[in-house]
Amino acid sequence: MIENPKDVLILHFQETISLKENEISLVKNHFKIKELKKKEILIFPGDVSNHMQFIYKGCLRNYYMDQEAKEHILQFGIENWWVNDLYSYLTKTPSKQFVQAIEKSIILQIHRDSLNELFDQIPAIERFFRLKFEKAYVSLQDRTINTLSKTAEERYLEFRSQYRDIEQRVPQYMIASYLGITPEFLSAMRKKIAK
Amino acid sequence: MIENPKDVLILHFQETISLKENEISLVKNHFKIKELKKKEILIFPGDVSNHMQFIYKGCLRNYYMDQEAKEHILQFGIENWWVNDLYSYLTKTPSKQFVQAIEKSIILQIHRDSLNELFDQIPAIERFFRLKFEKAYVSLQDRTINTLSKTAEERYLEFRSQYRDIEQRVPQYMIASYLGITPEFLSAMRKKIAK
DNA sequence: CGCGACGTTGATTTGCCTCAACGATTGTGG
DNA sequence: CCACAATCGTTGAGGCAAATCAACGTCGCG
Repeated sequence: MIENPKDVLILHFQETISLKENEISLVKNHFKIKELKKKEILIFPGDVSNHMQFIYKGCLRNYYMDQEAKEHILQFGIENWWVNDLYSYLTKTPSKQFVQAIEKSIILQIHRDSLNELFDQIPAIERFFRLKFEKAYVSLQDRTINTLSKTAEERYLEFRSQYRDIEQRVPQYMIASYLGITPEFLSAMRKKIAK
Repeated sequence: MIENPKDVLILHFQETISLKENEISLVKNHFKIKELKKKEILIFPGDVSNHMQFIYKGCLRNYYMDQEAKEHILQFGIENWWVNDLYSYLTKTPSKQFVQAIEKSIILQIHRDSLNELFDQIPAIERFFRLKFEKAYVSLQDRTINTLSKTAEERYLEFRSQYRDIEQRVPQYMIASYLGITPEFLSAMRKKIAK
């Protein structure tokens, strides 16, 4: 039996909430499949994010470019994660960030209007997304605390133990960017850690 | 005419939403006034935050204490701000933070259950808090980006221009804590900036 | 008055950056 | 299928930003 993106999505929902048969087909009908080439950009600064997106296959990143044109990665996403500029999506204001595919990827998208319809029809879906939002908030808060109170080495070791799967598939300089350090320094750190 | 805390709260709501007469008295009835002594702690780590709180008078801080017992201030709050550990409040899980009065303060509190009742009765109130949550999210995101991409001096100057009122009433070492630097370094920076 | 809380100063150390150069892969067009 | 260009990681020298530590001055307050 061939694995279907929308079935994976349903399984993902069902890890948190339960859905009846008719609700499952309702959900499936609201999502559209979209393919992204490697390096393809899904959201540009200035765009308003109007979709929530679930990663079926691939790897994406959300990053911000500062005045000196330096990139700062805010989040990675891989299979079964949601990626977005949540702030732009929630407030319908132009994003200041990029969302880009690091690898060839397949995502499932749902438009805001369509999602709001789903919320009316299936309260559990609303609950699911409320929980996602809360999780996004706390992980952002954890990052802020970590960045303020820990050394780069501590942050790296933590990242590594928490996201080994991500570490293994994205270039090292992107991990450096996520940690807020230079690739050179990350390289030196790794050498030291390896003893 | 003497200024009444609850009238101030109503005016605060009405900067964003509009309320009818009967709604105003409904809102007023749901909030309780609470006084805090200087240095009094409102939320301890381990507590679940069950109230939203509006600052009528005074100044509070929300901080986190790391393994080395160093404090890291996440947010300040003064008149007309809301303070909380939002994550604990939203998820009903134990907080990892402190919320403490820096000065003698007067706050208006509403319990989660009471607020949910209000949401049912007055949709505009729900909208008001949704906007607050979004703003909390984006300001957290801005902080993360700033901490990763700017020097301490840039962050200090930004803080100063954005929150001059706060800078003037909290001890300098707390501003250093907020910025993620030592009091000594902040002192040296200030000397340099003053030329 | 005396003490604790706060800010300042200077010397020293450390964490991390910048820049420049150089392999090692990977990808791509001819 | 090769040749060449990108892309990526590493190394090392030198420099700056910020921490640490210790000492001291000042002020408000019980």
